[in-house]
Amino acid sequence: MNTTNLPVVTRFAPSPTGFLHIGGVRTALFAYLYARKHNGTFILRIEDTDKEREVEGSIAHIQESLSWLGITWDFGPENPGTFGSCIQSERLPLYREYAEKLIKKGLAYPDPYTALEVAAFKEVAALEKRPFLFRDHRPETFGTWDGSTALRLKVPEIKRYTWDDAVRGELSAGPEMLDDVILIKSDGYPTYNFAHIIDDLTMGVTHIMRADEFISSMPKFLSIYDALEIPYPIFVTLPPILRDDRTKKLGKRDGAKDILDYRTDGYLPETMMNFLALTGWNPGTEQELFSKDDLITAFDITKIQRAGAAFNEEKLLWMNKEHLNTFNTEAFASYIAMSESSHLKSLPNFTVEQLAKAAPLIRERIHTRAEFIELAETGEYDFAFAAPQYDTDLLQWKNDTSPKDCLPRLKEALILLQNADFSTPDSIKAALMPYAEAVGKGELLWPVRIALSGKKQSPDPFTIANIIGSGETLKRLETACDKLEG
RNA sequence: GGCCCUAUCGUCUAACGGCUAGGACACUUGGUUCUCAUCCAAGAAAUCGGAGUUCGAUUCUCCGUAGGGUCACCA
Repeated sequence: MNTTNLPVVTRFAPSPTGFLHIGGVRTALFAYLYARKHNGTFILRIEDTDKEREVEGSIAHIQESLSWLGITWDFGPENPGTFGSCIQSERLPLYREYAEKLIKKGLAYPDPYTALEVAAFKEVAALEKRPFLFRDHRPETFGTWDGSTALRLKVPEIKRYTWDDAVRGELSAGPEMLDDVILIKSDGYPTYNFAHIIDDLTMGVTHIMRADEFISSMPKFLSIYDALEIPYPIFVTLPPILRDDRTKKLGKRDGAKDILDYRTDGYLPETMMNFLALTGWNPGTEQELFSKDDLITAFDITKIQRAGAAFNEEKLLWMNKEHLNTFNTEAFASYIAMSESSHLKSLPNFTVEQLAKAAPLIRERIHTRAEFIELAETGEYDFAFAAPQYDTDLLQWKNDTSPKDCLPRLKEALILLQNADFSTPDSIKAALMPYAEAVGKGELLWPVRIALSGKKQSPDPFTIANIIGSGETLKRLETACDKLEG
């Protein structure tokens, strides 16, 4: 049996044990893209069968993360449709129903041992340096299961399993990976091994996307499919995401960040979706910048990579700038305005309007909002909002001149700008350039720029003048003249 | 340790068994520019090692090496 011709159904099935990191989001994204590409269905299912590890508020946090990225689901915790529920803890009778089927077939049995006894078996196995397999201790006759003990699978056939993976091709694993796994725990909750298979079956899931850490568990899963006599879905193994130094798989313990931390740092959801799509997949063309629609169109399972991908933060920065470049001035200004103003000591009372004017000089200098905050705190943008403080020595363009030499230049600039058109940087440039060319560009432009910015290194004077306006520009030039004369 | 997966510039990657191994990030140099940033152009930079199959191997096979994963009443 195969599921190739059925309408595509994919799912993302996180456990609510905390935040979502990039690995989890990437898995969600691939499942989402594939479903959308084929006009299929994408389900968000919560796998909360381990009450010990559950973290309060995780479900809402996960949903917020996906929503931020623009990943939408057709069925989920609050809209389960005909599934009844997309939360596993609310589907317990279903798992029990399938468990009963297996018991009837003689393919499931209650675990007759105490935890202590099993621990002892393991110890002996370790001492004898052989792998522990529960099936070596399988009782000869099965008792009746009253639900107070764990229910185990009786592996239908001990054999080497070979299966097809849409990314990796033919995979196989030996019988040493097969065991009488627990289906239902003694607390009444199913294990992941069992629950996900029942859910995928009853939800009609056609493609299972998951990271390659599950490859070694495949024989266990397949033996359950076989015991239930149900068809396999299509397995799509995603490559691991490695740490920046490539030494280890990226996990929560190794500094993998909450995806929402990237939002705080000023990464755009478009950037994250674009970048995550490219970690472990590429279209085989030279295109690197994608919108969501581009991705849905281009996404293709056969182009998913096999090798692990390191998460390259430098390239992520570059990509964020690229996406930021598609913003118009207003959009960029409100993006910047989302900075917490308490962090911006040097920019008191800035408004979106002011930021919108300053946007041209801000946007070319930053990759993220976090960088804006950093630069703003060091005073990088002060001149855009208030008259600068500076030493008059700074006004001199060359070492062999005196600061006072530039006084006539500033006075002339003052006259030229008196009635100049301040509507664009270019119109201001037009007013100054003929004179600048005549006396030497640096001779005029350097002191004018210093008068406006107070900084050795800054954006050009025309842009600054345009941002601060005619009145403020003339005022700063007068101040510079006063300083030199005084 | 057993089993499994993976291996191309520093990094992310492309290349039905067939051009000079392509692109991007980062880097270096040059250009534009009064300065910085931006922008533009150029440059340097890779097939893990060894066998085999083949007219021909980055690509297929085997061995080795390295990295990763997994061996739960976690998912």
